[in-house]
Amino acid sequence: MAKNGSAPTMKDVAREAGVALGTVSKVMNGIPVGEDYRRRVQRAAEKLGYQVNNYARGLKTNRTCTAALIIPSLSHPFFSALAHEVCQALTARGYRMIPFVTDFDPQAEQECIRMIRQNKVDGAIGLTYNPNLEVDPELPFVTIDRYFSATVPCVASDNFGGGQLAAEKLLERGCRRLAFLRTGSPVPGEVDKRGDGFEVYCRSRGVEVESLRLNDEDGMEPFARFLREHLEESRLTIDGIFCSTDRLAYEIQKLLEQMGLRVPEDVQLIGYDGMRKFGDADLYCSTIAQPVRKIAETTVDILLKEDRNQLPAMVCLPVTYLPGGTTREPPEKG
Amino acid sequence: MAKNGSAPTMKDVAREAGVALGTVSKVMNGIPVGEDYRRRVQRAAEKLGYQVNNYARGLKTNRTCTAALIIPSLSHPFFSALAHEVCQALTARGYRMIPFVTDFDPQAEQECIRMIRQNKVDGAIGLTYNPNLEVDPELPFVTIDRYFSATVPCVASDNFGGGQLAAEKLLERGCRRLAFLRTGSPVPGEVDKRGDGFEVYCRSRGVEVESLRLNDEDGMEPFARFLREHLEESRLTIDGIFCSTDRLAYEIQKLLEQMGLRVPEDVQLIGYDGMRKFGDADLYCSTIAQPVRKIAETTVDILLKEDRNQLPAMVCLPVTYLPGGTTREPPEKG
DNA sequence: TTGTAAGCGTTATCAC
DNA sequence: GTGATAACGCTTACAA
Repeated sequence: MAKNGSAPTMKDVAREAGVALGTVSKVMNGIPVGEDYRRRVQRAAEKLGYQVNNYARGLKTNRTCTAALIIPSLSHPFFSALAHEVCQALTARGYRMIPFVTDFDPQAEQECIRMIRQNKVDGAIGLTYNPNLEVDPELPFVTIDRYFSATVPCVASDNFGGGQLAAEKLLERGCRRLAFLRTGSPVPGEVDKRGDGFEVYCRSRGVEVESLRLNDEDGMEPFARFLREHLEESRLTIDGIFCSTDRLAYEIQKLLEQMGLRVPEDVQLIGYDGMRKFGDADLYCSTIAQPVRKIAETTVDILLKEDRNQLPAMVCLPVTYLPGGTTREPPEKG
Repeated sequence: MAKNGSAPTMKDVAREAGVALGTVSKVMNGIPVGEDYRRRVQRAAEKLGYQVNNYARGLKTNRTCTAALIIPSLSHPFFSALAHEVCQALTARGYRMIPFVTDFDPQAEQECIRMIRQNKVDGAIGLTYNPNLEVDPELPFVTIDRYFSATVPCVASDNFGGGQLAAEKLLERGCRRLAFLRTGSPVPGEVDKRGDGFEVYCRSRGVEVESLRLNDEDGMEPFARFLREHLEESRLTIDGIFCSTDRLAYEIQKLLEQMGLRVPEDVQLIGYDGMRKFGDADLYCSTIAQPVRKIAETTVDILLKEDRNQLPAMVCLPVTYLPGGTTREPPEKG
């Protein structure tokens, strides 16, 4: 038995198996050892219910098999989906995840960095909005959806391409006057590329496009005003809208319906993210879906890459268009 | 500076401050020490950017300030809301959270227990569906929504009371023939109390009530059949339905509308959970809302309670009714 | 191949 | 109040 109520140690296992301490360590780490010894150790470990003490191991090896995830929230759909996938990807690679939630507070984000240092994680993944976050250059760090510099790898969905795709789909479905509507963090970044791609595609086709790029703090009122201004004889002069997120598309749809306009008959709407009701039920709207799992896995792979010298500065992952009821789908896909 | 690239240790701080190692330790732990020494140590620590090594500390003290959360998923709305609140509650108390996601797999749940032992957490919170999970009796363990035994505290919303409340609200709103519909884990448990409370309330008022209690694996078809069977001359013989989750209410509403019935004009619907679209926007339906934050905080408080001798076996937290468009609300609240 | 022993960075127990 | 010193449980040279 273990010494006294507390968990058994390698010493206990060694005594039980009648081998030396080092031998037990080797067995636990898969280092070759005489078959006979291996069996003895395994039996003893099983009998005592022995588990390696990760804290002792971490202290010795300076590797903790733990990664931090800095994230604004665990309860918003996109963030929770990402946290879920990152957690799974890390688990599959023998790592644990410690989430640090920042609640969108730049100061909290910086504080996380401090806590992370104390927690001796092997790396960190950041979904942050602090434009001048200072991270320890020693710590492997990968960002999602936020480009810092060439030295910090960033993984994101192909926002620019997604914007183009949205424009393409709206035009295919008969729209002639388009608009891009944006909310989100005031920090200029990946989200804006969605609009850029959208506008570029429209212009290249000679299609009129307007943009209204706001921040979360501006609320919905400016959008309502924008829509009212485009109302002529109770018809909207715009017939296709691309919103920077599904959330915004949802709110815009409500606004439109309040104004007596029908979606998708009068106006077609495409969002971005690919969020689903209850996490896995229906889409909220037609959307450009982010490859959340792929983003998580790519991020984790980069984070855990052995050779930290040639890391990619930026990885863009392909998005897909998903019809969700706010666009008029052609009978035959074209 | 620290020795050589790697992080500074207490030794470095002691040398820098010109004090003994033990003194640094005391300062870092808030143990009284001469004011002059304290300042010297603090300055040295700041200068070197020193951070306590949690692994060394954990090894020594056997306390890790870490708790595990065993949860089926991080991406389903209810679970992610809970994970979010548990994380926040732990953080506020100086703890970190390590999530272990089980994907509803009983075997994975058992595997988590093993990993948790290895990770030397100070306690664990379980949202599990393995009816015979074996947890280390040494490990402080609290369950959410799942009663094991008197020795394992369980925190849940007042499911029975919530069922009664749902019945009360439907009757107040003019319903005369009610039904309770259930999906979820096949393990009988807290969820069933929702229906029990509902039925008890109805019976005590002499109101007719039917129940259809199924599991997730049964799918939606039995519910569709149930509804069709209650159709008489294209009117439903039931005018109020309580669903065991918001998710089910959402699906039932779709079914009803496919059948040409209007919600809430023809049938009123109440769900359970209080989930919101996009995590914080509109409700999906009228609902009995769980006090998610309160559940998380209560759970964490019990988990971290010093005196582990008189723990409550079961804590039920009060729920609230929230109108969400699937009930006919009276002009004046009454 | 196996056993031995020196730390990893802390905390805690003592003499001072 | 302060400062050596011995653990904590493990890994890893290195000696056997």
